Amino acid sequence: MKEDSLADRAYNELRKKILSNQLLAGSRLKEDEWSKKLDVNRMALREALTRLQGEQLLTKGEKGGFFVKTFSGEDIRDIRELREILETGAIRLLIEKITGDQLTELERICDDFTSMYERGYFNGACEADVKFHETLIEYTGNQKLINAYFASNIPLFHQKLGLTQTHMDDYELTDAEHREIVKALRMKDLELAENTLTTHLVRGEVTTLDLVSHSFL
Amino acid sequence: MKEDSLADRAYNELRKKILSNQLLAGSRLKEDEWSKKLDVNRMALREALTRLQGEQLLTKGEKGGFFVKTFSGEDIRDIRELREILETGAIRLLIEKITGDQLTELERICDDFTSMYERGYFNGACEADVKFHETLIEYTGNQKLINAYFASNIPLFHQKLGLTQTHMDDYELTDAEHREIVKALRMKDLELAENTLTTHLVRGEVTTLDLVSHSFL
DNA sequence: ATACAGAATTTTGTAAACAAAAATGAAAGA
DNA sequence: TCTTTCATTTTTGTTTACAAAATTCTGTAT
Repeated sequence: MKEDSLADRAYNELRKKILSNQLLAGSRLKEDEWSKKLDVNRMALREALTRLQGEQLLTKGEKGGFFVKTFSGEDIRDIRELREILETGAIRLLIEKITGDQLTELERICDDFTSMYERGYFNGACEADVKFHETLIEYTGNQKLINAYFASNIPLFHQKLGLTQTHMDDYELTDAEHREIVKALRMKDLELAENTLTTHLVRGEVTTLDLVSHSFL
Repeated sequence: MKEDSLADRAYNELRKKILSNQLLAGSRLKEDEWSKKLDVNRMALREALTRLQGEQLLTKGEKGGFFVKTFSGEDIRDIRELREILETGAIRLLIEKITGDQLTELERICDDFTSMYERGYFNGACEADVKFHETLIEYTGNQKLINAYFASNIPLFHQKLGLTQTHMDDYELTDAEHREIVKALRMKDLELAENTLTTHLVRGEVTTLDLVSHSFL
């Protein structure tokens, strides 16, 4: 493992905390307080905060200071729309150039998903779900697209919310849809692949919004 | 005008320099040197560099230090693909919900483009070109999409290269295609709008790659 | 002339200190 | 009791200083 600078350490730890919802949305991150908590000097923390601001995870108050961004229902809709745009875009790129090996690998991820949710490892299944979508993006080989996808925090947002999903039928539908997408890619059926992905994501948004409206608002 | 912090000033100035190609790609940005050039202290500059690294405009060397990222031919192709994905995605969102006022505004931008290139204001026309595409994205109202578009540096990259385009027929084609897209949106003809945009962007990439292969490689 | 060792310099990473702005709270007056 | 004002404390923005790492330079031996 390569050793990071203090600023990198602070960045990674804070990022993890934000995305796993351990920090109250809207709360202020005081430099002195957090530099002590994370055991780095204030300048290193400042660099970390600046980076996180660039990634839209923090905002700067009018009169200075860094604040944790809040996620609204509108954000969830926006993220779903962006996901749909980026992932269907990925599918259009992939439909011609995806290789047999890559299709096999996607199927392997589907199998992982199946076996984990069957054995009750729901967090693991959720990870496999995230991985499926990330892998689609990565197989395009388009680094700018990959950046855009990860910079939008789609994967981690997905994961964060996934932890609260408990319905079995949801998992089974997810599984079936993933496999349908792979099958469509294998048959080079663009329309089927796009449509399946779209309904897959829309369904995800509905259950997510449902959860949000019950727990947060 | 609101006053920025020193770090913000340094960030904006450096960003502008990078995107207008005033900095040699691959060159190292020494903290002391640039803090003096931009007349800010080294810590403020450091924050600026960190932010630019987050935006993928700079990279960190193995043994420390910040370097200007290089743009390869592959990057240009990747950016064009991402543009196509984001902008056709925007059109799919817009086709239903775009308002009459917004369509009129898009036509006004087309008119600006026409009148400027007819009078020989090519930089102005180029700005109008950028604005047309940015406006399409903004009218979706999807803040995440807008972020992704601007974070990918598509607009400025476009502008940077646009300055070298001099062919009259290119401008006329661009103009015609912009107007065709607006017309298709007005008629809610999704397929026509998407296809026109796609050919529009592909044509742009061809001339860009042509320019790059002649001047940079 | 070239390659190498080690010194000298530069450059970055980290820490501490200072100043200015903002938030807090307490005392005085209505 | 409530409000206003002013002093105190906190917090951030900026500057400086120092130490560690990397780079460059130089002199020497082959």
